[in-house]
Amino acid sequence: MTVTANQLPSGPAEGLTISAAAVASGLTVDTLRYYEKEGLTLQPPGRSSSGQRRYAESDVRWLGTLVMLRKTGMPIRDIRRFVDLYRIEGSESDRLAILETHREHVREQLREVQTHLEAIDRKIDFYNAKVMNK
Amino acid sequence: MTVTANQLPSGPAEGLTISAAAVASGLTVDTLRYYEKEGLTLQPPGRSSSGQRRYAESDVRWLGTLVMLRKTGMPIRDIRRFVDLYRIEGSESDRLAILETHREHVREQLREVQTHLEAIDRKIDFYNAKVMNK
DNA sequence: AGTTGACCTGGAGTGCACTCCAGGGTGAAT
DNA sequence: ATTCACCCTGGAGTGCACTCCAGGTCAACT
Repeated sequence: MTVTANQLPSGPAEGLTISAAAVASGLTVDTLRYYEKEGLTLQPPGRSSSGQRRYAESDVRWLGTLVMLRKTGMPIRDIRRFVDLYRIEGSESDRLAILETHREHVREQLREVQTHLEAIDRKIDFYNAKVMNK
Repeated sequence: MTVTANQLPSGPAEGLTISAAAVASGLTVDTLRYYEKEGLTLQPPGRSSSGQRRYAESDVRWLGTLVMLRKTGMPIRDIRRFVDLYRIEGSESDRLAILETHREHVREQLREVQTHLEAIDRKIDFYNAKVMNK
């Protein structure tokens, strides 16, 4: 998998190819196209003169945010709603509200996983004791 | 949804009905039956004289463990493997190994979510600043 | 001129974890 | 005797998030 820089003469067609963007974001090319289809891009990436996607730095940064939101369990549907707000002037406080709600979910999630982790620890201790006096 | 105690005369048919077990575990009756079908029970719950499931205290305790494993992201397939080991004499160290591997996954997950949470905090700060000087 | 490799599209397929449904049984209450 | 709430089974259906595929374009290399 060779990731060579795009060096077409076309001016506005700079940026990473889809496969390079995939490597940069930790997603697959299929997922990248899927997210775009689903409207999760702030704006679709530019295209080279031959119609290939070219990801600008800002696109890649947004992909990072996307990955972060997904990994913390935000459904695609909700991300789309968030993205849609970007197209609305003065929607900052709405976006803020979505983020704050999500933050609460993540915090709750964190607390729960911490509790579960302790339960796992206890179970492991139990097995350690059991295995030891064999 | 009335949850009345079972008072059939049959001796070994004590325990919670499936709906009571659902309430106790936080799962649905469908999920309870599904888990049983999938072989996630240490042993299937007893049955009343008319063939209805009766969950003993130990069954309900195991359901708690099941919920904990699922909520920390252990796939059903892996839980089944773990449960299968319960039927094998002297498999304690194998079960221990599975739990320790899972614990590492959960810890990793926790670290990642903590990192993401900080990213969310930063984004929120950014919006707060933006919304404030409007 | 032909081959190669990366890219394109629309749409079908997959895996997972449930969730729902039809058709039927049982025991208590009216 | 019928109504009701709850239970049963096997199997179909759902929602989500990808993932894969066929058939095609394009630019670069041999």
